[in-house]
Amino acid sequence: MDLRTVLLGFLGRGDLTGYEIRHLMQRSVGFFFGASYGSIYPALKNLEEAGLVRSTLVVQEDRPNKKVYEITPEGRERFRARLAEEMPADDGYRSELLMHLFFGEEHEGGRLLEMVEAYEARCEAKLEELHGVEEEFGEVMSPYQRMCLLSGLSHFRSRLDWAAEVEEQLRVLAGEVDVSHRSRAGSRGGEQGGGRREG
Amino acid sequence: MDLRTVLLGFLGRGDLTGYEIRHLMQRSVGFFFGASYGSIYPALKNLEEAGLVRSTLVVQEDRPNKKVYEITPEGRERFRARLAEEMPADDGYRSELLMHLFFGEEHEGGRLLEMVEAYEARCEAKLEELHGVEEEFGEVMSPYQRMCLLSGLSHFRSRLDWAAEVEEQLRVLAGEVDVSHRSRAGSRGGEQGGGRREG
DNA sequence: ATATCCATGTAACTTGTTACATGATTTG
DNA sequence: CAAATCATGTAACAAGTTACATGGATAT
Repeated sequence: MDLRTVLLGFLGRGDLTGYEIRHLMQRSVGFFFGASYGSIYPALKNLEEAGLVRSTLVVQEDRPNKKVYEITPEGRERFRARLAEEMPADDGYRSELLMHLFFGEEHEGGRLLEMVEAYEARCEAKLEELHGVEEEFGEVMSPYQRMCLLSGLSHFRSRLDWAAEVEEQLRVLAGEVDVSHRSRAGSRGGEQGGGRREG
Repeated sequence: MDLRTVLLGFLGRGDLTGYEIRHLMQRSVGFFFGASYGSIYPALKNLEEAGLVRSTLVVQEDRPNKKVYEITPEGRERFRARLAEEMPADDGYRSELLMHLFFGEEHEGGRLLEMVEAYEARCEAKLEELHGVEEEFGEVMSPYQRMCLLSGLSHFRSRLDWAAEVEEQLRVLAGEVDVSHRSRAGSRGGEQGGGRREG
């Protein structure tokens, strides 16, 4: 689904300025659909040229003037048509952390651990953000919106679980840890274990 | 991490052609880092111009000639330097299914359900693919690669769980289901319930 | 004083995908 | 006989980000 369709969707629920749309989107769909001003403003312009939305300039005195956008009947129709004809593309997922992890051996010292810890912190922040949204809007959200929120919550919880597991494994690999309950062993990989070696 | 760095990483583990790289990537890191020929070939060219890789043309008779790429010492150094200086960007996630779900009310009939079912099928396919990788390469994978694989497995399992929950909720919303064990009630929202209401 | 909020918009740039061009060989 | 595998490469196109330009009002 392209941005223009999304904008029609939002305007279908109320008149908004580009500025407001961006904030709304950030809070509501931000974790699975990003959009910057640099894409929103041109998209609105394009929609207006196509007659799918209309704008009204609202002059303000103590702050910049704004353009309030409103969907037209043709816009509504187009939105519904798009929803009906389109099948959603596969989710896109991209992770640089995983790429780093994949090349784990090439990293020095505690670098990976550092990355994973930062990752966990960010996941936690996202989770809190979503909980904030839940508290603030939970009552007025549609069941569909609640399902979306649930998706975010479950996604980040799952990421967090995975990261915790990875963190532990990394510590073990680094030899920082007494695995279960045996006394602390030497950290270097191969040959700790008695003295005698073959050859 | 940009594609050129990734290519250096792969070539750091063995000589490969562009064609082979693409397949390798698809199977190993494909679910979190995609790359098409249209990006791989130019990137390799670019790396060669920068002296970070070298290529040898291998003439073949029954199939097209190929260019085998090899990393140079400068390439290795650059790769390590990049790993050391770079912090991984936030994961990127984008979902059109969620966008459709967000606008749930605007959809007709069983459309959403259809989408969610297709989604589940794709998640299952991905899971099987990853299990296939596990079986085929599990023994020879590094612990780091195993952590990546674990990420994919846990991710798609989590998506699948969520989708199952959503599917159920959609059925309830559509009034298809007797919630728990009360007799089938009217599907329209507000007022079914016995008679007496508070006020 | 400094930063953030409000508010719109453009231009340069990055990054990638898709489709095309080519073509023998093998597999179904 | 059709399709996939092997193999490289380019060009057109799509889509978006970042940074810049502008500038008063309010909050710290």
